[in-house]
Amino acid sequence: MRMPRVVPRYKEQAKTRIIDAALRVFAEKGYHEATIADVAAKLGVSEGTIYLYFRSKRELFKAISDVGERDTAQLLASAIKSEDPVKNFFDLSIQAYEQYEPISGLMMELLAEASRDASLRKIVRQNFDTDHETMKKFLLELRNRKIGVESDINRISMAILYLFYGYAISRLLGVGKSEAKSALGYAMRIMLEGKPTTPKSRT
Amino acid sequence: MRMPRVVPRYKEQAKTRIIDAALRVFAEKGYHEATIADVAAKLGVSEGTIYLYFRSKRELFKAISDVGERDTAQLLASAIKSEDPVKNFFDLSIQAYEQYEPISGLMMELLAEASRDASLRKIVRQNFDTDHETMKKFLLELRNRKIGVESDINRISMAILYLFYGYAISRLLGVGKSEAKSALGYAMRIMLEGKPTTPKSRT
Amino acid sequence: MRMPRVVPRYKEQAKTRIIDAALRVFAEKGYHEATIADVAAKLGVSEGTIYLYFRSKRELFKAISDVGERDTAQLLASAIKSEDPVKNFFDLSIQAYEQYEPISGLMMELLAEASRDASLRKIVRQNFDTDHETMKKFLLELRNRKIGVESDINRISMAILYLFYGYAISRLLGVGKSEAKSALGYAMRIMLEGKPTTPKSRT
Amino acid sequence: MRMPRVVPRYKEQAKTRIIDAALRVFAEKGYHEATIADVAAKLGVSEGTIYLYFRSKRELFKAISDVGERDTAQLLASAIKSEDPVKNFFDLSIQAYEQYEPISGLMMELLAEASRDASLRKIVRQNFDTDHETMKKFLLELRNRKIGVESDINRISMAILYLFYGYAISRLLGVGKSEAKSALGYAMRIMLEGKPTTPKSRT
DNA sequence: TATGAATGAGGTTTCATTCAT
DNA sequence: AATGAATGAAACCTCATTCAT
Repeated sequence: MRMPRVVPRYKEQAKTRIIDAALRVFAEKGYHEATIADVAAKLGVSEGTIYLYFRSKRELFKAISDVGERDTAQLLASAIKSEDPVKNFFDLSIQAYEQYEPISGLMMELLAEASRDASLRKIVRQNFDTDHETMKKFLLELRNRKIGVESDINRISMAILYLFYGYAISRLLGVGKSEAKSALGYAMRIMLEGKPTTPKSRT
Repeated sequence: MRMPRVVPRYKEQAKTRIIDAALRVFAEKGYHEATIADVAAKLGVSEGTIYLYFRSKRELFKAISDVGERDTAQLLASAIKSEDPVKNFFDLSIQAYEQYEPISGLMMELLAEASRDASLRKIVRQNFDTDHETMKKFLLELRNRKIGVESDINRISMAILYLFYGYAISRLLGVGKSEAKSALGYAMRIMLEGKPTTPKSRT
Repeated sequence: MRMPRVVPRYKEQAKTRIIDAALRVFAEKGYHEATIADVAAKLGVSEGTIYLYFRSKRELFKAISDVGERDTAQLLASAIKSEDPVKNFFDLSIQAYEQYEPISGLMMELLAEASRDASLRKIVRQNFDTDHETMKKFLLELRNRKIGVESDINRISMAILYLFYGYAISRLLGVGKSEAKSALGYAMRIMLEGKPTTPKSRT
Repeated sequence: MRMPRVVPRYKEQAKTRIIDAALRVFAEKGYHEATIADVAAKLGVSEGTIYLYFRSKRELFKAISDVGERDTAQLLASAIKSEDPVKNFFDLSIQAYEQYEPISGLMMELLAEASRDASLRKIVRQNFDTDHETMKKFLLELRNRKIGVESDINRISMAILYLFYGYAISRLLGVGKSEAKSALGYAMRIMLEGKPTTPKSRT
């Protein structure tokens, strides 16, 4: 009962497909709860096949971490390239993060593992740094266009990343999307343009 | 090699001690990597004993989550109670979070689990909400003292929580404490006092 | 469906029983072919139980090696203690080795593993050395009683051990017991008493 | 990365090459530890290719056993053909066995398997018998030349084989080559020439 | 209440073998 | 004839949980 070849031609394609399936399975069940059998089943492939491409479950996890996050950077970058930066930045960022919402649990798991596994931490940190760099470039561009951000770009950049992490967590905890988005947008505007001129509401 | 009874009299005391030990073990090894035997060993108690007080490993995990976070709220509250709020707020907050740094990995694990387990999510969410409330009260007090925060307290409060989560994550990823603290403090000042009057540095 | 305790009282007893069962199973199926499940089944115990007493299958193998061989030395020693040494030596030695005949295959496996695993080699070597020492003591006693062995005790001792190994191998290969015994006895007599006075047969 | 075809023309050649590679791999890693992939890699051939020439890993093992040992007999025979038999016998024998030292572990594995597998046992036994015959012929020749060996050729022959096996085992266990050789040579001289006239040393 | 030996389900991983290309 | 991706059966091992003492 042979299954269709996982790799029609390129080993890389096979890896990509496995990573893709694993991402879904891990996101759904959690890395620890999910089994290699789950991943294999999702792909319609035998368990042994996974091991043709990844040395271990953990290695697969790392591969996911790498690819998954790299995507983030790309999306962020593309968001920034938009014509009207200030206006688009928030929407596009939110949009970008939106697709990671289903895997936010997995991201937390990744961070948890990263806190104890140096090699994993290195991967995640690199993605963090890349995001940071991307963000800084964007802020620099904003400043060049005299749109704002007179202040410390390095710190503002990192703080915005912080906000995104916090946003993701609040969403994961069930905070309503509009409430979370509102807080995120509000804070980001302050970060970029200075203190708000007109407070929207008072609690 | 008899160890002293875990609970001489009060079941609650026993539970507390187990939770305490479990917190340490889980923080060190991670929830999934740590075993009940590890917890029992840390406490100098047999494995069976754990099950006298907690139905399952997961139940113990939930108990930790609850207690652990409640603590956070208390610390945040006490920080806020300090005399000179604005000045002390940041330092005290940092200080408060400092003690959670060793368990930041566990916190991520908790969030990961919370994303898939409604009952756990409820617990964590409650702590989040508590923190949020505490923060809002503090901001309100600030406003009453005319110290700033003219703006939307609800959103500012949540955004500050976001910043803390981001800060914890960046720290977990190995970002230097001074750099992370600097970004956090900078952003918080902006959030509380509006746009910075004098940018410290420009990148 | 609890099984009767493997360890009535002493952990050492449990280990001994497991080793005993493992010895039989390994001897019958071979170390590599035998499974932990086999050993557990032979003992009427669950697989997990084995791991309460031995870290791994290999560790169990080592334990067997140790105990198994130590026995050999004891038997050899007791054989030597007999009143009429020369007469009894051969018979007792054969007798001693007889009980190892069912596990001679396992002994070969042990030697095979020892050739590649230093820690195992150390164990087996120690047993070899012990046998060697025992043999030398015996030869020395013989000399003291003027029974023979004028010659180099060290080398004779080792050579006799060689003969035993060869004997075991020939038996394992299906050489008839009488033929093998005859060759062994004949050679031993020569080693101990010098060249034979009357050749038994000529081929 | 095409490798040259294993068998340009003669299936036997291909088999021989595979056997040769397998011998090396099995000797290095052990039969059970070595994988078919290892053998294929050593040969620069795909795994499937092995199965074109051997039905199974075990079949390959048997083939090795056969060839490997046949070699031994040849070497022994050639050693015996030398001009000055007595003098050269020992040296040549040692020399012959020397090349098997790297595979002595494998030989033990072979014996272990032979003890449980009749078909394998038959092969190894045949080699044993062949060696035995060769040895007897040599002894007979010695007697014809009045060089010694008045005694029972059959038993002496087998005993000498025993000694070699024991020698191989002692070497495998790490006994020094000079010590082992000394014991072997000493014993062989006794076997061939009767009791030693002048003991070298006394322990 | 406490113990800890025992369980046994289940997961990861390996690898001999097959077969479509 | 050769390939090597895929298979899938096993095996080792772990550990949460139970329960007789």
